[in-house]
Amino acid sequence: MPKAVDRTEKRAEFVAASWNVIASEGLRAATLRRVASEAGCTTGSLTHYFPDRRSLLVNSLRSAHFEAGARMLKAAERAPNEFERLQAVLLEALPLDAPRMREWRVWLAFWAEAMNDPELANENQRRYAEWRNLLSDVVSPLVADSADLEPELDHLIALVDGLGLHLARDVADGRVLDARQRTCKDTLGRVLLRFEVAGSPVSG
Amino acid sequence: MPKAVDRTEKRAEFVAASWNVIASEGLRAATLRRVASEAGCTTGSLTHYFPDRRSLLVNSLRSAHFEAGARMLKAAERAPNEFERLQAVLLEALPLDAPRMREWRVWLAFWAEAMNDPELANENQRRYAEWRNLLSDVVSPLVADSADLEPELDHLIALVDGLGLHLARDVADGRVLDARQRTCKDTLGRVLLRFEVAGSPVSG
DNA sequence: ATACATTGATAACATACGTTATATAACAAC
DNA sequence: GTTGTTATATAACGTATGTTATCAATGTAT
Repeated sequence: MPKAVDRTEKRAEFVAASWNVIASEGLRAATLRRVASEAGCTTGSLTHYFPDRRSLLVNSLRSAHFEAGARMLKAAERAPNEFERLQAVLLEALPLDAPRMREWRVWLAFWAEAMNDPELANENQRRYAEWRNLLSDVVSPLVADSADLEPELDHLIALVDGLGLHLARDVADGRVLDARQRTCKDTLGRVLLRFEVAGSPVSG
Repeated sequence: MPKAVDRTEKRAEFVAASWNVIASEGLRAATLRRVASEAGCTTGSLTHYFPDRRSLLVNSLRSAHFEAGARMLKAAERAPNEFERLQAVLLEALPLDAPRMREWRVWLAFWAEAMNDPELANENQRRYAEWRNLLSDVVSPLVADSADLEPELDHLIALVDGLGLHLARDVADGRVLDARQRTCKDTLGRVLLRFEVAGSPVSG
């Protein structure tokens, strides 16, 4: 009897629209009217798929996490050996092209909001745990002393977040600076040197 | 003829009030009415010292930067030798007590906003340059090859930002977890090991 | 003591928001 | 073709915001 519409896909369209708005104009600009207009609809349609604004935004963050997770896994699978796998995963985590930059801008916007929103904070912590687990699997074969694993993870995660933060935050005009990108890769490369000789890692 | 009021101090009071609101409730909660109420006044008074909301917020961010800078300098002066100076400065940069946590929460809120606000982005870049200069002075005596200085700075800055980000973002209830703090210090300590033997630093 | 500029409170204003309600259009089922 | 349910658009409502205007209080300078 009803009109045939794939609700899941329709929701995904609105989520994608909210990404675009958040990444390019910020979270506070992601109003129902603005997101609906970005999706080519009106608020009347949008509110039929999301009960309220919070629901849309939480789904948006979750979806961004899911997309990034899938990318990480793919990057890990492609690598020919353990060291290059670590390198590939960490490089994949950084905002080194437009889609990943968009992701980081969305995350950064949500992190600020999560400081005063337990639901968003929870969503972030879940994603963080998954990311740490994935990284643990990749780093684990490269450290001889298992006692070094957790500290190495803390180090690498903080490093990636710091580097990504700078790349994402310090481009007001939306363009990524090549020099910045190269510096990021170099920094990462220097830290990864101690993993290069697999089986005899140096911790420190 | 007019009433005698120290305009500079009055402005500072409003700025301090805005810190409190931003740190505890977020930037979007920092409305003129809320900030004025936090300062024990009304918007009528507030608007006599700041022409508009933007002006208040930019001053607030700038003031937070200034306060942090002063703290860094003091921490650097206290240290007895070069290695401990680096250690002290980096530790001082992290949100390891309530006042510094408040600063980080304010910064994180502004970073998200700066992505779409050139004026705030500029303010951040200026602060970043100063922070890098200060750190450069502290790290410089500890690296033998001057070619290693800039990469080490990139590494340390990213590390501090990543660690601070986690501490500031992942405390929804406002309390700092001791375990998290210890992990942070440990991570920093491990990285600083290579600077400990001054004069024979290892880069990588 | 009086004048008067500044402080600060109150309130109005236009705007934009999330939300909710209502009306129209579309389309599958019978 | 008629019916009935869903999708979507339009619009109204209440609220909160930044801004601006107005008015009373304050206290120094004359």
